[in-house]
Amino acid sequence: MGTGPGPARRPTLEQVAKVAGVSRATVSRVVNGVESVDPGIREAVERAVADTGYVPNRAARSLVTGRTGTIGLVVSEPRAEPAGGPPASQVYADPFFGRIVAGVLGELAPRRVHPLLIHVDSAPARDELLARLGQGDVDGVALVSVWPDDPLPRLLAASGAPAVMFTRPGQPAALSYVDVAHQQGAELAAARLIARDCRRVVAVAGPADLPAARDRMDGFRAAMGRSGQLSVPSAEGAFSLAGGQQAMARLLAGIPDLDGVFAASDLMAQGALITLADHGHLVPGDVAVVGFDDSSVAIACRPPLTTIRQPVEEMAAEMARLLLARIDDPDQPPRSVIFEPALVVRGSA
Amino acid sequence: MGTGPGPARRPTLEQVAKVAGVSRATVSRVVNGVESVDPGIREAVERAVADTGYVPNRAARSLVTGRTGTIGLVVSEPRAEPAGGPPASQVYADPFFGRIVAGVLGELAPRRVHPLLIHVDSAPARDELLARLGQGDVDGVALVSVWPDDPLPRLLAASGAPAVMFTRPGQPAALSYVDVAHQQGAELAAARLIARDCRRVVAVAGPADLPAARDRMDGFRAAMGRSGQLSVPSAEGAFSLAGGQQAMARLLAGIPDLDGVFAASDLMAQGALITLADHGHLVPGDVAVVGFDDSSVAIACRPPLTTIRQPVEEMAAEMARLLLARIDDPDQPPRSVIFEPALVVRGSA
DNA sequence: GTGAAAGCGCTAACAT
DNA sequence: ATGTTAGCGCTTTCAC
Repeated sequence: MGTGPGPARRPTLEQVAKVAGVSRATVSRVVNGVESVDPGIREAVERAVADTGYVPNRAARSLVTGRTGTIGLVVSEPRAEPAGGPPASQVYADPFFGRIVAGVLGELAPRRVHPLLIHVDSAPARDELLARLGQGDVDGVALVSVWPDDPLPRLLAASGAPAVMFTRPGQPAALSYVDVAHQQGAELAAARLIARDCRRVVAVAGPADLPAARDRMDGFRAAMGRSGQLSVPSAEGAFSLAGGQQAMARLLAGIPDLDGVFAASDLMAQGALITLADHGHLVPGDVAVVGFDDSSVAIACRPPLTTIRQPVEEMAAEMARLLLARIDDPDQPPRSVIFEPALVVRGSA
Repeated sequence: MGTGPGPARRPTLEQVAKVAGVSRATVSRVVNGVESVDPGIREAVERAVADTGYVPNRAARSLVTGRTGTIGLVVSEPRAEPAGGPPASQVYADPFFGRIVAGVLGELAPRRVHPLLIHVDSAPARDELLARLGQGDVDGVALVSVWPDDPLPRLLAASGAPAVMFTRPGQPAALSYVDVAHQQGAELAAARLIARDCRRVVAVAGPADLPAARDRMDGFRAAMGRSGQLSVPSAEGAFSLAGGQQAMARLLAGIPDLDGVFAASDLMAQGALITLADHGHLVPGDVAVVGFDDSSVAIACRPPLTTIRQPVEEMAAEMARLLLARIDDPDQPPRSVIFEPALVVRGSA
């Protein structure tokens, strides 16, 4: 058939109304599923819609409703290079990001709302986001921040616009968020190491300024303390393979006969595994290793990583639900949902 | 200060005009950077804009301009579970996805256009996308398809709307796309293996229905043939760790003394490495392994993976540029940009 | 160079 | 239950 020649502008409500022999308002009602429409008329309109291939214009609709059916999925991080550089960051390469996207999408897609990907790495970008939000360009914001001192959570809270976070904000802010019980997860890791009779346990810690990293260490230390190992030597590193490698190397230098390792992330655990192997230590024979996350790298490790599972997809889905609820009723108070971690036993401990 | 009490509706052009003592049209001109405005007036308007905190309403603007400043970043894949299930797929977990996002974002952000994430896994979802596109809800589409028989490329091409793809479409379609020279990359891999004096080389192939996988195999076979090894035993698997493991196991069963492996992706190479280690083969001593992609897993492998680098971020950036160009001038003919792969030597070969 | 006025396509009172 | 009407906030001729 084809769309016919020329510019072929899309049919409007007006045209459909003409074809169906009714008013614009009636077509609008049918399209929006308003009940009080005569079945006969409704059918006629539906036919006209089908015949004309009518599709509502979102811009026009949101101009009047003030809703867009779009939320902002915001990734906030401090700008790496002081000079504005084009390629975006490391964050997107982290398997975490994909899992969050998948979880959010799963919840959003059925409701026909789509996330607008927004990268914020500077004050102007922050202002633009706030502007878009204030002006109704997106209905709300789901924030993933990898920056402990990020001012964005508070700014969002202050703006009063619907906003939720993945992970507790670095600085307290009146925002809903989802998170995992980090301490509890760390306790599971400690219990596993203890059950394996490890006596000289160390920790490969994440950046101390990240709440998640701190919580994991606190929980781990507390649990080890309760079991008799009052001091847990630790080395800090970035949440990355290299970070894990280096921290592990430092630990090994000080305590050559260590026999248990808790790493604050799977990526770090993978790095630790590599360093251990390089130094001739057998895992789990000589030393047991427990990670955190249960990310995709866990099964790629040799041996496969025993780790603490974080239900990222479910958490992201819940974050989406919290946001949607907040959009429907903006006066709802902030709410946080904390998920339970679980021990996943594989080969490394 | 605060925004004041109550609903606090955003200021409109009208209000700014009143404050500046000019007409809406003039404010509009200033806001849109039209040259022909008296410097004095312009300054007054700019002050008024700043004072009122005016931000243009996108919906209103795009209602009249027909532009949204938004593109669709579409991930298309066949629905995994026949029954509509909530959580989205595997695709997002692949490091590839994040790299594409980073590349696209890097190009788009400076131009203040943001990608709307759209997941398409069914005919209705496809229809909705086409509808949104036709009606101008997004200015164009960047498509990442992981489905050889995907009808979407052709539908997009037929719709006439601006659309570009990452990777050549599975079935020919009049669409711009970016890709890497798969065959050339495979030749690089072959050359490396040959240079290392491998005599019994095998291939861990990706799904034969994917053009990329096929191209890589074709290129590899051709290059090996030119060097004297006329037949290259191969085993097919999914583009995943498990796929690589299994394919490698099958190969090893048939040819226990193989001494060179070309894997069609880094993830598969990682799997192959695991299987080789399990069978007691030393890499690169007993057998040399070359991967493809240079993804983040390459450096996590033991030994680190020698691989063929695919400049994914740059490719994604170019895809974004192609799309933007096409949006600016819809009559441009489709164009493809093929990137050069490069050999990255690490420990595995 | 600037303003007046006409819509873009839609929804939501209000009237009928 | 349906139609009429008045905008939502903006850009864009068209006069001046």
